[in-house]
Amino acid sequence: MSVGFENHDHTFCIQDALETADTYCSENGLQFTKTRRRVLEILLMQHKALGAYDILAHLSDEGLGAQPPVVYRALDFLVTNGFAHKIEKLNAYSACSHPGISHSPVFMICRVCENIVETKTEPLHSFLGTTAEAAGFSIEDTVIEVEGVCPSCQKSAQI
Amino acid sequence: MSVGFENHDHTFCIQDALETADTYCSENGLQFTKTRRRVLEILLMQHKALGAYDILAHLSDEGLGAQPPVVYRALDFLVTNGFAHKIEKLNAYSACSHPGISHSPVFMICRVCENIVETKTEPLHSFLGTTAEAAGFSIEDTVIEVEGVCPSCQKSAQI
DNA sequence: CTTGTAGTGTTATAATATTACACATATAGG
DNA sequence: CCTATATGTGTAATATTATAACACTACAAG
Ligand SMILES: [Zn+2]
Ligand SMILES: [Zn+2]
Ligand SMILES: [Zn+2]
Ligand SMILES: [Zn+2]
Repeated sequence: MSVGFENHDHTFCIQDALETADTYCSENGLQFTKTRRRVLEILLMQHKALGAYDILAHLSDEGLGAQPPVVYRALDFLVTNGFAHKIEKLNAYSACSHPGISHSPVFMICRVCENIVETKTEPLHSFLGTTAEAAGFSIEDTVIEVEGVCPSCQKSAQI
Repeated sequence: MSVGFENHDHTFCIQDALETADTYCSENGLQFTKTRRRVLEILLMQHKALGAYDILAHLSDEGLGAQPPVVYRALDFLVTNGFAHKIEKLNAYSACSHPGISHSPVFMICRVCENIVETKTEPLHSFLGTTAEAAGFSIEDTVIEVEGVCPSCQKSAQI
């Protein structure tokens, strides 16, 4: 499980995520169709966010559909079932790094290399929970995204 | 200073924000032009977020311009100078509740009445700071938005 | 088989945002 | 005051992101 920007064997990320999705779908009677799986694979290729139309370009190259609804439907499935997230700040989509675990994601987005690290929080147990409780507000969904510069890019900049 | 969804004399919010903007602009050699001021006034009318094209409709009615760049330029000015924020989750814009104070906003968005409460945090002193420090990530900008149901709408739902 | 549910293909369109360029206005220095 | 420069405006065109609508297909339950 990745907790930061350090290097890692990314093939594990991909394998884990696909297996988790396979298992989850078969256990819950969900159809993990060709297009849905392929979109997840495309997102899993790197820890970056991809725009819907970038993904669509891949699909189109592969003969899996060329119209926006194709990709938006697949993304909707993946996001709804927790296999991917929308990065609101970028209007882009990223594979989930903790699939199968109910969580509120926190994203650190490097504006230089565009890599994204997803960590997680329990909003109710953080300052958000305290603030919301004080205001009598019931939390249903959270968007927590931090933009900045990752360690590697900070080092590169010092040269 | 509003800290929650309770009722308040909203004319103070408007007056304060406009005065703060006036002062800040004259002190910093910024031109608080007619359109910029009017866009801020429109945003200040309620504690909700407005889409750029909703604002543009107001401006257009008032003869202040009918093309998208008119409103996007004004919004860019207001956001850059801290008088308004973009709500990423909604692709919409909201007047700042703490103008003149450097801060990282936290938004609570009621999905029923669409009211928004802006509170603030010091990201470096919260769990975000801890997480980022652990990852060696330097924070430049934060997006923290919480969607849910505000106290009034929770009460209404119980009837 | 029939019927309902979920998924797909396709066209069109909506909603959000930016580029580019000509023109106008403000401000600062001489 | 006059001019140079920076800043702001008007407008047309276009880019980017996302959804609506509807006909069709696949599949499973009864
Ligand atoms: Zn990885
Ligand atoms: Zn996740
Ligand atoms: Zn108010
Ligand atoms: Zn603010």
